[in-house]
Amino acid sequence: MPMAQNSTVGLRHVADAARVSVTTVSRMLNGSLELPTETRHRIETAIRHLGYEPNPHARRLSRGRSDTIGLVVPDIANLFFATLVAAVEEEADRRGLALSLHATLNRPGRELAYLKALARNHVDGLVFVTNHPDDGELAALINQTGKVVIVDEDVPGAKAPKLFCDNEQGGYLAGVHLTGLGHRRILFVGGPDAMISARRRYLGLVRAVTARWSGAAYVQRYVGAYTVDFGRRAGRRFLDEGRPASAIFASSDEIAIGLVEVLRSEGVSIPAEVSIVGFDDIGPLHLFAPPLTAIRQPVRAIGERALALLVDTDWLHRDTLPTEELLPVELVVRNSVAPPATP
Amino acid sequence: MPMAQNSTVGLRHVADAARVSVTTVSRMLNGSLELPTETRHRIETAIRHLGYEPNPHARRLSRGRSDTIGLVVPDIANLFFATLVAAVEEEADRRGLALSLHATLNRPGRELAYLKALARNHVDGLVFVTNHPDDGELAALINQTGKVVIVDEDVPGAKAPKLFCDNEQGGYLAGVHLTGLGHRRILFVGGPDAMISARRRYLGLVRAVTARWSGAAYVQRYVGAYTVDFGRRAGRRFLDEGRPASAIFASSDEIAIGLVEVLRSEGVSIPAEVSIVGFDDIGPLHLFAPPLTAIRQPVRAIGERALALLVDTDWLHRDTLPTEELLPVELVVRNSVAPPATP
DNA sequence: GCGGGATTGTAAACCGCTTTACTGAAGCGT
DNA sequence: ACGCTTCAGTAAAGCGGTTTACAATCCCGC
Repeated sequence: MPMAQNSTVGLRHVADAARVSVTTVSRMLNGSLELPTETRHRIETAIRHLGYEPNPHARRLSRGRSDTIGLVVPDIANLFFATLVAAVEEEADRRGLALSLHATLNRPGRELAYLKALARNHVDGLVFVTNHPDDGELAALINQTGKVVIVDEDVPGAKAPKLFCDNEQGGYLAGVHLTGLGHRRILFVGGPDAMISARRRYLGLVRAVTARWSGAAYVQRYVGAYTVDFGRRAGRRFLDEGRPASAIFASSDEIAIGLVEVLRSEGVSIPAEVSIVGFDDIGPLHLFAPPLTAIRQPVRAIGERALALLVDTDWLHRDTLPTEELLPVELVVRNSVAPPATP
Repeated sequence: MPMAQNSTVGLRHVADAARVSVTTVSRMLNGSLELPTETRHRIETAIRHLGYEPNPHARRLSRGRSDTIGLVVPDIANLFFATLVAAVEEEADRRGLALSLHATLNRPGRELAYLKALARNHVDGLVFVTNHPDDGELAALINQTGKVVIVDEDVPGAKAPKLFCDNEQGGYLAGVHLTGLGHRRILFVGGPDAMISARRRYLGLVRAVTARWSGAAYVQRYVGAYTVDFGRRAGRRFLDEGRPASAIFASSDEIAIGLVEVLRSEGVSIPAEVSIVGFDDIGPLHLFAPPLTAIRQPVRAIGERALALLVDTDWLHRDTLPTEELLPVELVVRNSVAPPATP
């Protein structure tokens, strides 16, 4: 009767069956003991015979760690974060770690709650992705929590390894591309300065524009969130204000989608009347009308690296923590950018 | 000094500080004891003062459950599954449950491994999503595992609650739409008959076509996987075979994307030369060129319902388990369908 | 002023595994 | 034959809670 009753097949039963002590079995399983072939065989047989599976809860309690890492993201139903989650999960799995997933969905206090609940006890480490400015609470909590890697968006003041894409370079590449084609009036649609991604992308853009036109150009800015909805609002505002630019740099795919949606529905031709560059380049942008030119983030690489950072960092010496790592972006040229109608 | 040293603030310390026994604190926390205001206040103060957080591992071991549910999906970096994950996570969070996430990525044996490892001990239940036919192993394992809800794609023979969208109705709606516009030669691009989604969608399509044209019509079928790549291959085959249909029913967004990609790049006009209906309708299909008509799956509803099933099912009476539940689909009309050029 | 039911609280077993400290016995050199 | 080092294996103390089975106290009515 090789089938174990689901209820309780403990180390105990195995030990009895193999006529050794619990300790012996445990140590054999954990590699800290070499048994003579005969004994080990007896134990192995017993295990197979009883269908023994160690109880992870007991093991975790005993070992004081969970072989589980936590992942906090703003929203899973968003291809950018989903891809990030996928990459982290894969890498975690590769290392035999489980993944506890949590979405904050912009519910205020949620991030704090997860940090408290998770970080204190429950998981061996945390990959933390936020998407809005912090008033300092997050940073404080992270600092006294330990084993947190901050990804994609900064939490200023947090003393932890940080991993971003090269936002400034992304802005710069977009700027070079646009100005190279003759654009001088460019609209940046993105997040507020308090967010590192927004600030740096904008700075990169401005650097490129200034380098090309030194002063004789004009970069405007609509500040909001990385959402389709903000993209739509920006699109309408752009139209309402009489199209103050010949090109738009949308700081996320979402924004670009909203923007395109409105512009198309108002009959504005892209790129003939206005050029658009997106950021992220995760979805099937190449099938859009028109296919969207965008800065591509190395999302999978970010996810993988995040886990590596979490696992490989030497957390004992908090002072020597690596602070910030940037992963390269690239410009993917499609058909949403053309020279301006009136240069 | 209200800050607890990260190491060990146990129930013990709280009890000592409040000058009661460990039991009392525990019972108060778990609601099974009404304390006089004075005592309770003392305890609460101690907890706050020490910054006590219960150790989840100990609690889980003690209670014999984890307040965690497992979710196994084929691939997280896919908007369909990502949305499903998001919905499940949200619903789990709402009920105070954590989520342990695992992707199989078509690695064979992975599903089995997760079922074994997770289901036996580690989580309180499992939401299981597969995307390929089963040879019977999965079903067997699920049957002796308990507390598994099967979602989106069937595992034939598994005795568990099952939750799908109304695939047959989806095929039917697509068929009605297409035939209503005059199409008689229709190509179905989807999965093999062994998969319930493919079989039922195809059946629904055929039902609609037969009802309309009774015999004087022609439904062909390309069988493959739900991937962009298969969509591309199907597109090329369609062209190679001299366009054997005036309309294509693509059984997933992915397939539709691959299809559109190839057709567009070969200069085939959609919908003038060939009409396309997709399935799932998760991504920004409305921005495609042309905006894609598709059958929409209620993905979020599926995710939420899956968790509800898992939690609310009475698992003690395995015999009376609900077997199959269907959630309604709807047709979203955009611009990828037109009457055939040569009816 | 006493039996008896609440009310408040406690001691101790237990959850299942890990790990430290220790023992009995065998192997070995001399 | 003796001391010394492995080798093979064990008992028992945690890990940090939950929970059962009791005990002490108090408030009653009679």
